Amino acid sequence: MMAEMDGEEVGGCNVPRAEQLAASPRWLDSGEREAWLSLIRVITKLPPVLDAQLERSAGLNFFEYTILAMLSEQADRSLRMSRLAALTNASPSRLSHAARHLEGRGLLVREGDLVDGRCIRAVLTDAGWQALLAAVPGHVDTVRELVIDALDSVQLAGLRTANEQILRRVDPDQQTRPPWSVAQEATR
Amino acid sequence: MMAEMDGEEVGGCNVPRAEQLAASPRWLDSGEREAWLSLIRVITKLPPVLDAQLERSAGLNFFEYTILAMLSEQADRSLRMSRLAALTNASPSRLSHAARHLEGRGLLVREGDLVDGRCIRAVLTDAGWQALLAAVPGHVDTVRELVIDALDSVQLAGLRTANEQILRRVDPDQQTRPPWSVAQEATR
DNA sequence: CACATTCAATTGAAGTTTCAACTACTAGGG
DNA sequence: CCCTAGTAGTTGAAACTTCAATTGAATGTG
Repeated sequence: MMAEMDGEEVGGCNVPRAEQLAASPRWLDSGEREAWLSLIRVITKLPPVLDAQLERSAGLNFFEYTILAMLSEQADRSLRMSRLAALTNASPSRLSHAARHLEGRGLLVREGDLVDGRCIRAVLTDAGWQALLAAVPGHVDTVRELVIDALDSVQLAGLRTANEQILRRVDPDQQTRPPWSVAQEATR
Repeated sequence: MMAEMDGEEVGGCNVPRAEQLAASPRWLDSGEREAWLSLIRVITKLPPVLDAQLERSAGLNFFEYTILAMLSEQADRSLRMSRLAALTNASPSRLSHAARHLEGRGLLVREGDLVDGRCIRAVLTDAGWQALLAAVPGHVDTVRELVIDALDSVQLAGLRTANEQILRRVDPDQQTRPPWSVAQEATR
């Protein structure tokens, strides 16, 4: 982007502080630009496809699916809302709205936590379990087809490494990723 | 768009057929899962950070910024709406709403195309140019800091390769790239 | 030339996400 | 105890995106 824009114009127009003049006007070279654009394109194009497949086949969007999947991995099929929000990369508010919706459909219930009165536990219902089971195969197929099987093992490892490096900058706090939450899949 | 759901209906999940049982229940091994989760995490966490930086420093979200940036790259600072939608990875509807908003702020204008009466050209105004110039340095800094500088050249190349492979599956049609897909459209 | 078809773009409504304000509970002193 | 600060979660409104329907123009066919 903005290939023909040169430093003087850019710096002069806004707030030409010394440090900016030194560092900011660096745009991206063509390789960097292609890498950046490919990332942006994946970010904008992949989620709608995942959503569409899940919506068609199971009446869930990707976020709702993820909520059910995270709950299903727990031994007691339940999680505190705040923990569930972290696991699904969602804001408390976003999760709260989605949980209300899912509860209305009978796929989960929310109940007070006995240990800490501030907390609320989301619990997967049998209907929620069944809905998830129905959704998993098609979703997994889609993920494999669009991502996993599109890459050889070296490329896949490279993707993971790069994304983890990016996340270290984007989301420095949540480096403490719940290792125990990455439990095995309980789909049967 | 993609070839999931091999059988007739998606209800195939509820009514497991032999072929599905053979292929679908394959979940992801731990390496695949980590790669997949890292991608999901980048997809959900990076855009809000880009939006927040642009919003704070320039009153634009990333999509609006991209619209202005794409227009700025054209010699006449203008593009047809449909082409602009393709370049920004947006639906016609989404672009139309955003363009109305940007036009209201005086950052672009829309005018009828003389060649094809169905088309409308979005044209960057001087104010839009200035707004973009003001936004670029901070945005570039952010992109570098979060992505480009987080990776060495090998990792960056790996990210690009992997994302391009994924896009080949997610978005098989739009293999054509911005500057040259004009020909594809014109020949129709 | 009329006709159906396709294409470009917009619109309003419905659905989703974000934002800021708010309730309820816990914990840590004094 | 009470007071303060901090945490968990919800809520309604605003902002944004999607969806389906619509308009108007170009194209192709008989």
